[in-house]
Amino acid sequence: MATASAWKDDQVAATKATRNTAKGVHLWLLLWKATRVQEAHARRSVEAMGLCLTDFGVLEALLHKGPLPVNTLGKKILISSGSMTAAIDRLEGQGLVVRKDSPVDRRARIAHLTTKGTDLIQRLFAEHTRDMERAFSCLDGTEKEQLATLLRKVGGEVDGMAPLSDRAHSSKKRGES
Amino acid sequence: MATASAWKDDQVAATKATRNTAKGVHLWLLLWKATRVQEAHARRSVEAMGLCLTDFGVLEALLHKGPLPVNTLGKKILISSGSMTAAIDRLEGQGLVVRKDSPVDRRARIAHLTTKGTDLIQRLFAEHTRDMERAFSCLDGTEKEQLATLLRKVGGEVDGMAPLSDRAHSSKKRGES
DNA sequence: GTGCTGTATCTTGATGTCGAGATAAGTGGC
DNA sequence: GCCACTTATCTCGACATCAAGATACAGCAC
Repeated sequence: MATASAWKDDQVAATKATRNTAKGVHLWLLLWKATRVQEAHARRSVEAMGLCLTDFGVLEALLHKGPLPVNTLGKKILISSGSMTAAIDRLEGQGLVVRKDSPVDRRARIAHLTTKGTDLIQRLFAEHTRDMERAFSCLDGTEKEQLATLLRKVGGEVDGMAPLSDRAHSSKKRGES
Repeated sequence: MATASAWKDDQVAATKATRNTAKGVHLWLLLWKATRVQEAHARRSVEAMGLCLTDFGVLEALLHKGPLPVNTLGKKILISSGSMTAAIDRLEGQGLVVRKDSPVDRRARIAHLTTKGTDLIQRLFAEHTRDMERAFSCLDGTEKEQLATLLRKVGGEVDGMAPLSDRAHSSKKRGES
């Protein structure tokens, strides 16, 4: 069956009672599993080049947005500052990025793609694009559109979101919830 | 501005050209970020009880499906056998589950919830249900339905899927119970 | 029974991430 | 200039995951 079996019983129960109590968790489960499945895919192609998924995310962000401070990068791909340092260390060690001092903020280090890094991520990204195209080929155009819209809602204001940690003093100021 | 900014340029380009080349990667990014956001939520409530997300998954599966062999459990929640051993070790150490020998297969160890474990997961699950309900409250009933359907497609035959590793010799042969 | 192949679990080593704390530098008030 | 507060990055310890190999048992053929 196509259903996530862990929930079969609940699903049946929910259907019968037309309750939506279990809907949220159910969606979460589906979201998680779908991601795991695709993640395994993505990881395979990326690890063959000696990168992890995070590294790929970093390179990709640099490719499409240009040089960025380490911290900004971390917020984009939703990982903590500690992990960012490690990630940039890895990439710098492989000669794919370099850290340069910011001209306007002496605390900040700006990550730049090297030529080698640009080459790699461009190839990898093209390949990844094809892979993902295949991965989502089970959906037609309309469905993809729908899914994108729904995920955007669920993901919330992703772009402005703080990473997993370092959110103790998120600039929420005061007016919230 | 709700868009995942890393892709803004591609998105614009894709819209203009009505190409679907970038659609797949875009969806993958959205999927990943939405999951990360929700995962951070889920993790918080679970870690407060001294569990990680995997442990929660194990307990939940046991709660809703009854005692299961370690291996079966691993396939349900999509983690490797090595991680499963570690997970069960953790849970057993906390007195939440116990391993018992299988009456039909002397290789297998069956994980059972203890009373303490049952109590904990029931409370935790109820709480988690509420959290997830809130997390997905931005969607109405129809949208949830749509999302569930789409995710099921993307996740593929999740239920029958092998975990990330240990997939080298998946016995696809023929006789699948 | 013997041998062969596949399965279930555990062991070990490498790696990536988080979280908290440390250091350095920007910001604004006095 | 001096002060407190915030921000950017890094350091370090704890921990979860994976991958590959080891061990024990199952199931079948001969």
